[in-house]
Amino acid sequence: MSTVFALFWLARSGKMISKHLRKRESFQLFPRPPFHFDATFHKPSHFPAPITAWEPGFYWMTLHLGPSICGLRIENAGSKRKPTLKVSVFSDHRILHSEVVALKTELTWRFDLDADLNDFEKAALIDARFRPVFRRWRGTRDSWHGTLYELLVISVLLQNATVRRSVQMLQALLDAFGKRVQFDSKDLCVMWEPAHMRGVSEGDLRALRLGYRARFLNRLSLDFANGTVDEIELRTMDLDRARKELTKLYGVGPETARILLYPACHQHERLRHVAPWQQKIYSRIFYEKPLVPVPKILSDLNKRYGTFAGLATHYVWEDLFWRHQHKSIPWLAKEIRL
DNA sequence: CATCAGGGCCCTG
DNA sequence: CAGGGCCCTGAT
Repeated sequence: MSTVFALFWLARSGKMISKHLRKRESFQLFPRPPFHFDATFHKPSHFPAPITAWEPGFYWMTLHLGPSICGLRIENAGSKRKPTLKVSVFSDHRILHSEVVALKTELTWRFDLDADLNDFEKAALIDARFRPVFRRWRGTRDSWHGTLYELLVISVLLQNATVRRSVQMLQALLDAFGKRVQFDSKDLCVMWEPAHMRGVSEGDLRALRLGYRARFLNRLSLDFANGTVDEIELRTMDLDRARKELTKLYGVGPETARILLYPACHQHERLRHVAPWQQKIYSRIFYEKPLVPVPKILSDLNKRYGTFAGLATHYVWEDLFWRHQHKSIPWLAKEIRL
């Protein structure tokens, strides 16, 4: 392999610049029990992005902390009675006390550590059929490690594409606009911030083979950079209001709004929308039939689980993917179509 | 080789 | 409010 080609390849795969971060700080967080560490941090149904890493009892992620970037290692350091997270902060500079406070608040929000699951437990445990599932994953939160913008990027890449293509598009974007960091023996990417996309045209994005999503990403990034979207304010809205606000965004329809909503608001709610591929999977797991009409699925699940329907289906859904990850489920493999 | 659909959404009539 | 068109890819 020629050097020039090697360099080109390294640059293409984003391996060129990798910043090393040192451990600077650590603190603890105390999730409200019950708490399930692994299922809260690791979502088997999500496609793997080189931004986070997981092993049983450990989770690594990168994020922007003010103007700088940092890496986190989160360890399961508690007991059933007193769930505890030990968080280590890796950075290229000293971490201020105010930054620790901000991190605590943000992590508590993103992973919904204060969630009160009592009413959900009551509803879930009288469900004879899925009780084992709810029991197995007891204490799991529906969560997303990143910002609203970051999830929006992912969901736009998912639109009308197979997972493989979504992965390719994300990799191309990370190579072009992300950064690489090494910390705690992990080598991960940090996503770009919306403002970094100011000088990037729709054509530039098309060159990365985003197709028509290039326009969405371009406009969405500008909206976020210009403060058109206020993530913090969205968190305080009720779900209907938040859904309405999100759907106003260019490129955000019912399905993308659904993906964003829980991380945006962390309120438990009924199901409102089932996408075609979810319809197939729900039909299989809840009815053992190939295709049940969406209105029936919605009314049945909402009747059964009430305002916790969103969370209940999350448990059943991730349980399915978890089992699939350990022992391939052929019909599911076919639906996912990597 | 051509055709098609895929974890949607926008725009038009 | 239904339906065509959109970028690209891998499957058929």
